[in-house]
Amino acid sequence: MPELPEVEVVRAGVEHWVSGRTVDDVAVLHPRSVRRHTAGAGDFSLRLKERSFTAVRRRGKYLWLELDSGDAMLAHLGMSGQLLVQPREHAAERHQRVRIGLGPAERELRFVDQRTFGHLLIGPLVEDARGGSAGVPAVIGHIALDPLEPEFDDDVFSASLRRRRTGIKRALLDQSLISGVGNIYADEALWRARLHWARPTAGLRRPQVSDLLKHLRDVLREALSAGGTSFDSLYVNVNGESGYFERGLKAYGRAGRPCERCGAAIRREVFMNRSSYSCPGCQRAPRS
DNA sequence: CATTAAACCTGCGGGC
DNA sequence: TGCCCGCAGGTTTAAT
Repeated sequence: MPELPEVEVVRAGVEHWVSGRTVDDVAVLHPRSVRRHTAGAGDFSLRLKERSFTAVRRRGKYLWLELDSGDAMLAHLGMSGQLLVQPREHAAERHQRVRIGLGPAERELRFVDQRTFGHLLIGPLVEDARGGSAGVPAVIGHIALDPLEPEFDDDVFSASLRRRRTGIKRALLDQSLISGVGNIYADEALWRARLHWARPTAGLRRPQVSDLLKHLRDVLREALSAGGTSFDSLYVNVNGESGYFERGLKAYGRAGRPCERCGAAIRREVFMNRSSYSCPGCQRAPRS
């Protein structure tokens, strides 16, 4: 569900509530939510207990809470994950999976996840092989820099992109090439750049890649300013509030409605077992 | 190595 | 009313 803007909204909210707090209670209510913490739920809890949160960082769609132990709690929201900060006495959400008490405040951090594609794990921070100044969780070493990180290098990205023998949307969704982009913002950036999702990456010119990156950064920042995109109650910030960028979408979810640029009806096509929305008038399909 | 399809889950809305 | 189908913001794993 959540892509870079939504995860950044969550990160900022989590940072506000957990910084300087000490964990006084942990409850893992569903083992699947910590399945990637290979040492098990008991070890997960043990590594959090009595530890304090020192910072909250993000790369792409991953966020992590640094601990004073040198470890970090990594979180990925998957398709339906939420991190909520609630008063301890607040009723349990239907799909509550993990609960973390924040001492001495009378609040707790809750991981709620309907589809359980998301996960939490505790692991060590290591030097960032991709050039960032801060440490990153060892298990996300395969995740590329995201386009809003200052170290993201447009030239390196352009060269990597053109070495690929695939289509542009598949490449944008590949988190080892560029991170943070999902189905919504890939379609929105491609609409803005007037590129069809199947356009071969190998044939793109450097200026086209630059233009695409500009539009991608624009749409990500605009969505962030609007609090993210919420189609329903599945994406909310830590206070349970929806974002309102849905009104800013030009292609995603607009099948049959007129393109705001040329008036042609936006089309929906199934690609990679998911929907792709584009304008037949201004995003021409490649030959073959 | 690069690339792509399948699997992992729950819930909702539409058609019959 | 109930059942079946398709669909949903994603990633990992396995197969080609």
